[in-house]
Amino acid sequence: MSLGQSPTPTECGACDARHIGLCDALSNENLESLAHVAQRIFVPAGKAFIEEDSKASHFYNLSRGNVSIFKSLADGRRQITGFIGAGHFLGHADSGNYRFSAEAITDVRLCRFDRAALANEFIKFPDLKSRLLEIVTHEMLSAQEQMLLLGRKTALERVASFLSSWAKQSGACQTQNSDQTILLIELPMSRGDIADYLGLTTETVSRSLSQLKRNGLIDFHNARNVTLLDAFRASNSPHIDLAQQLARA
Amino acid sequence: MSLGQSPTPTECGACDARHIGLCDALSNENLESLAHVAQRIFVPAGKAFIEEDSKASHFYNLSRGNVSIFKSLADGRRQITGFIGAGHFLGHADSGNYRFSAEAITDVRLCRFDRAALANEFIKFPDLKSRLLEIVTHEMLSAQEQMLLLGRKTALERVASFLSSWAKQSGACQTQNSDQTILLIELPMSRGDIADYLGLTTETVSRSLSQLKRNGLIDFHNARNVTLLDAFRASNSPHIDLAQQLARA
DNA sequence: CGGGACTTTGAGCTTTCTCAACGATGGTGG
DNA sequence: CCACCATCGTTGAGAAAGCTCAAAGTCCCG
Repeated sequence: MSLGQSPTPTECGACDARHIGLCDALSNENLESLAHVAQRIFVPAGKAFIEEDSKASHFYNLSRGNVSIFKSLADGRRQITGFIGAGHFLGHADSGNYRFSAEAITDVRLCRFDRAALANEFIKFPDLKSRLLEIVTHEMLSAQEQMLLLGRKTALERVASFLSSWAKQSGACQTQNSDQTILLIELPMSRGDIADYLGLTTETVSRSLSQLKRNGLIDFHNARNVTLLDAFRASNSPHIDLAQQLARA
Repeated sequence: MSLGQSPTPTECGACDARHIGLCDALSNENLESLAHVAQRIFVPAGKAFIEEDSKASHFYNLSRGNVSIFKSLADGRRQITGFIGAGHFLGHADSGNYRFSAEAITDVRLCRFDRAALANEFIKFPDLKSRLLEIVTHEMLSAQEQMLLLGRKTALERVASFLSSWAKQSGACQTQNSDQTILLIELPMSRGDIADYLGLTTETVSRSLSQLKRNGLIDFHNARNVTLLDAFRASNSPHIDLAQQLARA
C-alpha cells in the first residue's frame, strides 16, 4: 500500500471509511477529485499526530484503527473528549490552531487533507460541506451527552454508559449464548484511557467494571474483551435506575 | 413591537443580534429574505421553549436575554450544557428530535425559523451554511473545553473558569478603580443554574465563590454582580496554579 | 521464561455532597 | 410605604463517593 501518496481509486474503494463519514457524501468520480488532495498516512499505536495549539494545517479521515482526542491541563491532568473509529473525520478548528490533541490508540491509517485544498473541494462539492455540517452537529450533540455524564452521573453509571455507547459505536458483535443474547465488545483502549474519558481514575473504572461483573451485568476474563449480558441491557433501559438496581443486588 | 410576525427591516436593523451569529452572514437585502421566514417570539423568564425529545421543528436566533440549554436524567438530575446570549443561534439537531431542552433565564426575545423554510434559505445563500458550520464547530470545541472542566477540574477551578469565561462571553465591563483594573460581571443565572452548569451543588458553588472572595480574587455584595480583581486575572493565567495559590493564601 | 506495563484489590483520606439552619432579597398586598 | 412571605443564597456539620497510595496479580512480548 502506498504511503504519503494520494490514495488510488482502488484504495478508496477498499477503504473501511468509504461508506461512512465524509467520503460517503461523494460519488466514485467525485471521490477521485477529493483523493487528489489526500495523502495516506500511517501512525503507530501510542503516537500523537495532532498537538493542541499547533497550527491547524490538516483534516484527517481515519481509515483504520482507533484514535483518542484529548485536552490537557498544565499539571498533566487529561480529559479524553472522544474516541474515534474508522470512517470518522477529525481536525475541526475555529481558529488557526487546533484546540485538542489526537493520539493513535492502535496502529492507525488515515487520509490527510491539506486544509486549503479541502476548502476548494468544499466549494466544488457543496454536498461535502453539508455532510461536514451534519458531522459536526452530531459531534456537538454527543459532546452535550458526555457533559451530562461527566457532570451528573455516578462512577458506575459512567462506566455502564460507556460500555453501552462503545458497543454501538464500535459495532459490537451480537451472539446467541445457550440461555441469552450477549454483546461482545472489544476495548482497544486501556483502563487509563477509559478513566480519562469518564473523568475518573483507573482504579475506579476497574472497581466499577468488577462490580458490574459481580452483579451479573457483564462478563470478562480479559481486560480488553467484555460481554454485555441480558441483565445489562435491561438495567440500561431508561426505565430502570442502574444504581438502585445494583444497591438491591 | 410586533410579536408572532416576521421582523421588519427596521426591527432587524435594531436587533442586538444583527451583527453576530447567523444574521451577520447576510447583507441587508438578503437579510430581508431570511426575515420572511422568521417570527418574533417572546418567552418570559423561567419558561422552557424547547423540550428534549420533542420534534425539532424550528431554529431560534436569540435577539435579547439569556437562555440555558440543558439535558436531564429521569430522576431529575440536570446538566446545563450552555448559556446562550443575544445574537446566538440554537436548535441544532441530528435527527428529527431535539436532544436538549432550552429555557429562558431572563425574559427573552427571539426570532424563530421554520426548519424547512430555513433549509431553503441555506440553498439560496451558501454563506449562511458556511456560517452555520463555523458556529457549530465553535460550539463543539467549546463543549470539549467544558468536558475538561467537568471531568478534571476542582470545584474552585470550575467556578473560577466559569467567571472568567462568562466575563468574556457576556462582554463584562472593565473599569479603573483607584488602585486596580476590575472587571464587572453580571450573572443573570442563579447559583443553582451555575451548579448545574459546573456539575456541582449550589452549596459548593456558593462556598467556592466565598473562598475566592476571602482570598481577594473577586468581590461581591450582591449575588448577581461580581467583580474580578487584579489578583483573579493573575491567578487565572495559564502559568499559575489556582489551587496551589489559594492553598498558600 | 522473565520483565515491564497494565489491571485489580485493599485501606485510609480528601473533596464534595447532603441535610439543616440561618440570612438576605425581592415582590406583593394590605 | 411597609411588613410579610417566598425564594434564593450562605454557612456549618456530618456522610459518602471517589481519590491516593500501596501491593499483589495478570498479560504480553521478547
